Amino acid sequence: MNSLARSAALRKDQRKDTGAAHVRCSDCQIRRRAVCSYCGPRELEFLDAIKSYRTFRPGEEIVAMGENTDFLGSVVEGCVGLSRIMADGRRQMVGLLFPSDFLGRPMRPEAPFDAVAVTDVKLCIFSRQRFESMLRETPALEQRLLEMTLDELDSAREWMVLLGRKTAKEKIASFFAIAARRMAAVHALSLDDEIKVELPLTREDMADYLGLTIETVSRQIGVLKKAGLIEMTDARHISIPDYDMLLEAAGDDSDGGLIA
Amino acid sequence: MNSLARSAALRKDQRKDTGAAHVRCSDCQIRRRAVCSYCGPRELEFLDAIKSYRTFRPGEEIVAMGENTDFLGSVVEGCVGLSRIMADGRRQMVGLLFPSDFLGRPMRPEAPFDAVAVTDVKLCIFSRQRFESMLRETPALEQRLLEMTLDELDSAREWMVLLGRKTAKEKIASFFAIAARRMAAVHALSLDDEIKVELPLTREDMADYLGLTIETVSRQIGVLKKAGLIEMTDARHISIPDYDMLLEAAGDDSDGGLIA
DNA sequence: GCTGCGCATTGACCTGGATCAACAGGCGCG
DNA sequence: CGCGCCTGTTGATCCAGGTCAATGCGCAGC
Repeated sequence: MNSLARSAALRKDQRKDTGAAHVRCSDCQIRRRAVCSYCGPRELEFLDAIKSYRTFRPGEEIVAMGENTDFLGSVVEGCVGLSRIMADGRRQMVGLLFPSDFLGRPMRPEAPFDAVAVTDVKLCIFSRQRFESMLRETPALEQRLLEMTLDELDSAREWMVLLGRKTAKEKIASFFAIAARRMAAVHALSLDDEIKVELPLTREDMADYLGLTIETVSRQIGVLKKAGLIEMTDARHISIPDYDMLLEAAGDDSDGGLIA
Repeated sequence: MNSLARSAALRKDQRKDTGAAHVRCSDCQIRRRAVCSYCGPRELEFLDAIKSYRTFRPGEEIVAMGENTDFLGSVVEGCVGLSRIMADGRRQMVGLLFPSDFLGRPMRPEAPFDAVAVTDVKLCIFSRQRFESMLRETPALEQRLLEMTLDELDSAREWMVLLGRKTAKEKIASFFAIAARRMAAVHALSLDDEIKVELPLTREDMADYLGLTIETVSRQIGVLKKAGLIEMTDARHISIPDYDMLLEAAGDDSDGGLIA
């Protein structure tokens, strides 16, 4: 089911800001990867008691840059974009968060970037105050957060290479390669098989993520298509017949680390 | 004294890899800002016992991407560049480390990027194994590392905006504005006064940091000079008569966060 | 002193990607 | 059903910044 269909299917009462049925932490789908993944039963119980859920529609603002935020949390479902808009309207996305990724800036209430729901989003949130004091007392939580932050930093730096030095074609190929890797990881597929990827982003979001314009995104996708590196059923669904060839077009020498 | 003069003045016995007079942690110049800054006397004593120093000449490689590193540590003196080189030689710097900044990737031995000494560099290092086990047992250390990593992540994302969306002129102006801020912070100067900055980087390093070519760097510096936003005595020394005007040229709306 | 080398500047030209503009397909809505 | 809106594609043109090339200039070595 794609995000648009899902969004259309949502009924109002499912969208209210606070609410959505309470899921026990032990049953949570992001249990093994989120910031809470090192917590023991007792700690989980406590988190369970203080957590709540919020949902957002595509395009809805989750936090605005500079705003004082009183919550922190994890993405449970959907995709969140972090971005900054310059005074004259130029926009750059600086991060994409997927289920289990952590959202918010611990130890500093002012949000350093805008956070916007790209698809329908469900967050598991904690009051900033409670989470931060728990962080201080709970090594399992702090250790996991440190690990995740270090990974994010590596990803951000990989992305700097893309933004600073790659051509438009390489940027698109890199983006698809990462999407494929993520897709393969989530569904436990092999990268040697043909991989089908659903793109959660509009062309505009892609352009803002890659430091390009929508026209260039469109044209370079066309180039990759003609070269046989990708196939498309519609604008939001690609499939990748040969992952290694795509990686080569991405300018990464085979292994090419890239985003977590 | 500039870095070149310093480098020339160095005698061989001062450059040997391990050594340099042992400085007690309590007397260390980066004591208040480094990863160890939250440590108490007992913890500091332990760190003191397991630390050692290493020095590097400008251009010397500190760690190579992919290499397994057995140490972690802090920059005590000088400037370290983190970068990645693509297969065809394109290079992008993804970070610049200054005194008190942390160097190395905890919890993962393979270095994700090259680290190269930009100037003469002095590092305070610990064996990875000992530091990581101490990290697990010492909340003061882990908390500070988390804080520093979160700051680095914010900086990296700010830099992504620069790389993805700013013009060459804005990139140069941003770089100078950051250099000025750092200089003002280190020497406790006001940004309202005229600030003199020594650039530790060559034009090539600047180009690699900003995602430009050396020619464009040179030309855009010329443009800023003609516009009266900066003054230069020689290629490595600029002074900034009006910080706010420079910020405006950088495309940041007044406050414009940017690198730590 | 001269020579060679590494860094920086400057000029002439070219091109990848931005900009401006037209158009096409899907979808909700009256 | 036709209309308007949103997203995406495609074409024509422009220009910021890259490329190629020449020159300057400070400094180490002889």
